[in-house]
Amino acid sequence: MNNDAENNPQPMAAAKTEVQRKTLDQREQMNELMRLRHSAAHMMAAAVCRLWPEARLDIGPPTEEGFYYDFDLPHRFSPEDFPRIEEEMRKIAKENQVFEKTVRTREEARAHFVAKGQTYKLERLGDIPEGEAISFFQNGEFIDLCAGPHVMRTGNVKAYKLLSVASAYFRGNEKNPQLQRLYGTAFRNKEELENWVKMQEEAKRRDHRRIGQEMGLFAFDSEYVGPGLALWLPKGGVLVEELEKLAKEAEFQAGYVRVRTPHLAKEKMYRTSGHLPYYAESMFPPMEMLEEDERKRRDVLVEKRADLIQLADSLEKAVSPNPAGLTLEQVRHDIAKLETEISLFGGRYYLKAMNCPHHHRIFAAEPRSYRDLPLRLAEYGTCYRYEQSGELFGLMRVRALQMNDAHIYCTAEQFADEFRAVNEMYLKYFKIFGLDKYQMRFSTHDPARLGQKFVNEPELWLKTEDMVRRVLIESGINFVEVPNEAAFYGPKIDVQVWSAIGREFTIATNQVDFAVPARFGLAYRDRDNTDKVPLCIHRAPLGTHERFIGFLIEHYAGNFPLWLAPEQVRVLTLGDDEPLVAYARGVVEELRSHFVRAEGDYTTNKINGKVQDAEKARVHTMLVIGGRDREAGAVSVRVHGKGNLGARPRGEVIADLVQSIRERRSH
RNA sequence: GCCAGUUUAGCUCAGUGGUAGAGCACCCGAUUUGUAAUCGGACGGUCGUCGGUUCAAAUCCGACAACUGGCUCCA
Repeated sequence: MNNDAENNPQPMAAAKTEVQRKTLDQREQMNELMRLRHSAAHMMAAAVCRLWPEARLDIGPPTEEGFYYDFDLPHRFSPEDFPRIEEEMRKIAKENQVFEKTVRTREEARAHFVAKGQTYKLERLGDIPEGEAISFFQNGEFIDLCAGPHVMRTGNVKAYKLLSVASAYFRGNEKNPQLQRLYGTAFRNKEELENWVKMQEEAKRRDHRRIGQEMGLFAFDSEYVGPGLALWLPKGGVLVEELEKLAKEAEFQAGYVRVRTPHLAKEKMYRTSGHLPYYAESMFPPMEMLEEDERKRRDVLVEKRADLIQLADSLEKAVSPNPAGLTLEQVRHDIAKLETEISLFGGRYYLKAMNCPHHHRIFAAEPRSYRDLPLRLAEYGTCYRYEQSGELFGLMRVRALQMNDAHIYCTAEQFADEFRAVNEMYLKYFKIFGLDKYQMRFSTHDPARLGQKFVNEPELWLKTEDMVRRVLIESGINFVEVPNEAAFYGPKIDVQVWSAIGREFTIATNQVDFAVPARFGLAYRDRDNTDKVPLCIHRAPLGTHERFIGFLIEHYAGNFPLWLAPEQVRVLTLGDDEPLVAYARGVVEELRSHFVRAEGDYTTNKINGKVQDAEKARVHTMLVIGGRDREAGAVSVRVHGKGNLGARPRGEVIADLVQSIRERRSH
């Protein structure tokens, strides 16, 4: 698994503009709520301009959740400003201003913004293609470049609320200045707004960080272990183990073989794979094993290489005269020679950020025949990625992660079948977890630059993408195609899911790689007695333990199905009479003999209290045992969230529990 | 990494310059109970860390760290 970390701002910027234009087109069909929110954004901007006339404005669109507006001003917004701004908005609503549309010429618009010193607006003006109408909307004294549409009057905006202040780079580019973004939301009426606020609170209760804390699933110890390095507590460890068990069974049945690889590798590994130039920033810094003098000698070579790479760059662009009279080929040759010399030093190890290179070396460890293919190497590999501090987010973005990884080495003929089987595995998992809302993002090459930005195999790109597309359609999979977001070595499929609280996740990735195996010199001997390079499919249907479990926690709100529940059964006695406790212990032991995670609560506490404890701990099944049950050889079943289901024979209940676990039933 | 906010007991939170608090959890004792809180007691904090201002700092100022909301990036 891997990422395309290509550092090329140009196509990115173009892509962004594309997205923004799309939203402009969509404004034509903007529904009532969006119009309302868009108008609320204008009112908020108007309010801000009344309070801070020096504010420079960027844009303020509606969003799924509400709206925002970006400002540049010396005053730093804080939540303490919200009441003042809302008060001003209230006045604007009371004034019941009309939203009035006017069309201006480009020159008029430019003059308007120059006069007002609205530099961001001037840039936005430049985005509007020649020939397209330049429209303004005015309410009261506030006038804004805007395609609309709006509600009729400010008085129509009745229920709104400022939510947060954040920052955002102008045009989303980190090289641009940072603006202050005010987020708010608006609804048709107060009741809908209140409902939304309540739903936000519910979402907070489902947050995996909160439930993880409550249930004792995982912890972070930033002081001693480090930020972004999760500790799995015993109950969270159960989830990890259960997922691995599921993956191992599914992969065994699908013909995978399991391998194990170390957590680090020499620099040469990531130079060869091609990751280092793209990816070094998100890897932990290397461990130096060289002696001082060796290191110095190597650093000299490294410096020389850096100079040569720069020279090659300028030769390529032909921007500077060539002082030494060297050709590009000569320089490249020298770089390659230096690479070899540098790698001979060894002594520099990286924690692995991906498992593929290790698996490639396993492929290379033995001679391979076409009869060995497809070879499916699977491993729950642990990877380390030095994510920027601001990117860390609970279990969803961490620095140490365990991936449901596998690499399938196959021939071009086998590709479609293999790829189809991978998809089937995804669907199988979705069914087990009751995931009906998912979407696959099929990322393909940049149509304008086939074979330039990416690995230069135009025919292979088109052929593979076509195969992938065909299989996706045949399998009836819900997907969208996104050009220009492929990995550098092949097309990729990201699986997106939505948690119950509406948070979107890229939960898994699936990539086709027809480049890296060649870089490692991987080959198999074909029927015709020639060596051929295999294709490689990277796949990780269960993503990483961290993110997948983070998702599952929110998906189930911590109420896991029986097979996953950290504590599956708790036996509660009515009192601590000796014969009663002995019977209850017998039930726990019998359950454990079937590998059911069962605990007993034999204290003298009231049954209400014990039930409450178990419910709060989200124990899946509670078995209440009193004198009546013991005499009848029964247990009273209570299921978390479902209440008391009544007494049933002990053996029957245990058999049902075991069966539900074995089948991984989804409730 | 950038902008802003937050950091007080295991958890949730009060405490705006003058002797650190509550509820829950943990621990101890009593309670012998039929499906979401039985009663009582004890324990627990260098107020994120370091520095500064002050007679006096949880409280004001600064640096750093972590976390949160965003931006950028992403499994």
